[in-house]
Amino acid sequence: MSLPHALLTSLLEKASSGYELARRFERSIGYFWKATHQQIYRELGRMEAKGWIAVTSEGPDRRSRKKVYHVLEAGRQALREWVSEPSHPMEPREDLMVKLRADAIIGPSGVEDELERRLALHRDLLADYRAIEARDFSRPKLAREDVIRYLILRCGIALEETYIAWSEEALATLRSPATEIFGEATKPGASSTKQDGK
Amino acid sequence: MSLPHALLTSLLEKASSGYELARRFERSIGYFWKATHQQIYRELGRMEAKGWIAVTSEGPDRRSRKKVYHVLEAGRQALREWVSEPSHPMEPREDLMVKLRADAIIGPSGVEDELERRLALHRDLLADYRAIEARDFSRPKLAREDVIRYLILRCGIALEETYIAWSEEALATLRSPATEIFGEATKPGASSTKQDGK
DNA sequence: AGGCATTATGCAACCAGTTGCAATACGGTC
DNA sequence: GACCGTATTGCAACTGGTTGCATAATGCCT
Repeated sequence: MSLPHALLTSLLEKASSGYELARRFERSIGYFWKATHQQIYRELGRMEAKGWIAVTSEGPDRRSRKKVYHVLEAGRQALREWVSEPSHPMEPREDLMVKLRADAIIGPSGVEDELERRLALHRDLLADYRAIEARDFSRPKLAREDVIRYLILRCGIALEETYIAWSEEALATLRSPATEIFGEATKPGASSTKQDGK
Repeated sequence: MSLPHALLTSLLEKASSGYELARRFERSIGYFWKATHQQIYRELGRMEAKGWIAVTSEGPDRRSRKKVYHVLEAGRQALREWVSEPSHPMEPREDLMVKLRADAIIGPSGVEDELERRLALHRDLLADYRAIEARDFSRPKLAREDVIRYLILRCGIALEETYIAWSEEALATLRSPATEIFGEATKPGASSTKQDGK
C-alpha cells in the first residue's frame, strides 16, 4: 500500500489539489504508479485526518472549492520511514503471458493481434519517454534530484526497449510458417494431457 | 480479471485439485500470475457453478477429500474467447520507483539497500529461468506449444536481465561521490518547492 | 499412542482499486 | 441567456486480492 506515499512525494514536489494530483497521476508519477481521482480524494482525506497533510487556506484560492494540500512534518517523516523500510515488489499480473500460454495449449487463437496492440503501446510509451529525456535531461550537469529522476526514466526506457524487442521476436516466431507446420507435425509427440467432459 | 482464465489454462495443461493449482501458481504460471489458495478455491467454486469445470469423481481419489477438476467444453470456449479479446495491460505499481523519486525530493534515505535487495531477487529469478531454459528448452526441435512457452520464458529472461543491468547502474550512480557532492553543490539552483506546516 | 509436517479445503473480514453517478463552479460560445 | 466543456469534489456499490483462522485426513517419526 504505497499510494499515500506516492501522493506525499508528489505533494512535496508541488503542493496541489486532488484534481491536479489526479492529472499528475496520468503522466509523471503515473508512469509507474497509477491512481484514479477517487482513490486520490479518499486518500487525501485519510492523510489529512492522520495529520500528514493539510489544506493551504491562504492565497487567492478561496473563491473556488479548490483545496490545495501541502505536506506536514509528520507526513514527511512517514515518507522517510517508508522509503527506508524494506518492501515486496508487486506480484506480477501479466495477462498477455497467460494468453500466450493458453494459445500454446488450445492452439492458434489470434493472440498475435493482442501482441501487436501491446507492441504499439510500448512504442508509444518509449516515444513519450524519449521526449521527456530530450526535454528534461539533455543538459550536461544534473543535480542529484535530476540524476535520480533520470535513473527512473532510464529504467522505463530500458524496459520498453526490452518489451519492444521481445514483442517483435514473438510476432516473428508466431507468424513463421515453421511454427505452424512444424508445430502441428510434431504435436502428437508432445506430452499433451487432454481432459474434457465429453 | 483473468484469474479464471489462468486457472483454465493450467487445468487444461493438467487436471488438478485446488491445492495442486495453488502450488503450481507459486512457480510455472505463478511467474507471471500469482494467486493464493483462497482465491483459487473461490474461483474454482465459481467456475464449477458456471459449468466451466467439473470434478473428476472417477479414479482412486475418493478416499481423501481431494477434488480434481477438469475443464468442460464451455470452459474451453470461454478461454478461447477471452484469448482473442483485446485487453488492457496491468497498470504499473512500481513502489521502488516511488521510493527513488521520494529519495530525490527528501534527500538520501537509504533506498540503496532496497535496490540491492531487489537486485538480489532479480538475480535469483534469472537463475531460476536459466535453469528452466536448460532443462526444458535445450533440445533442438520444439513443438509449437514449446516454442510458445519458450517465448514466454525468454520474455522473463530479457526482463530480468534488463532489471539487473539497470539496478547495477542505479547503484553505481547513487553511490558515486559525484552524485553526492555535486548534487548537493548544485541543489540551490534546482527548482525545489518546499511547503511545510512549520 | 502421541505429536508433527504435509495435504487438502474452506469461511469471514477486511482492504485497495474500480465503476457509475452526481453536484457545483468557471469561462467561453452561439 | 442557454449551452457546453472542463475544473473540482465527492458518495455508494462492487470486485478482486489479502489475511487470519478453522478443520480434517494422511503419513511418518519416536
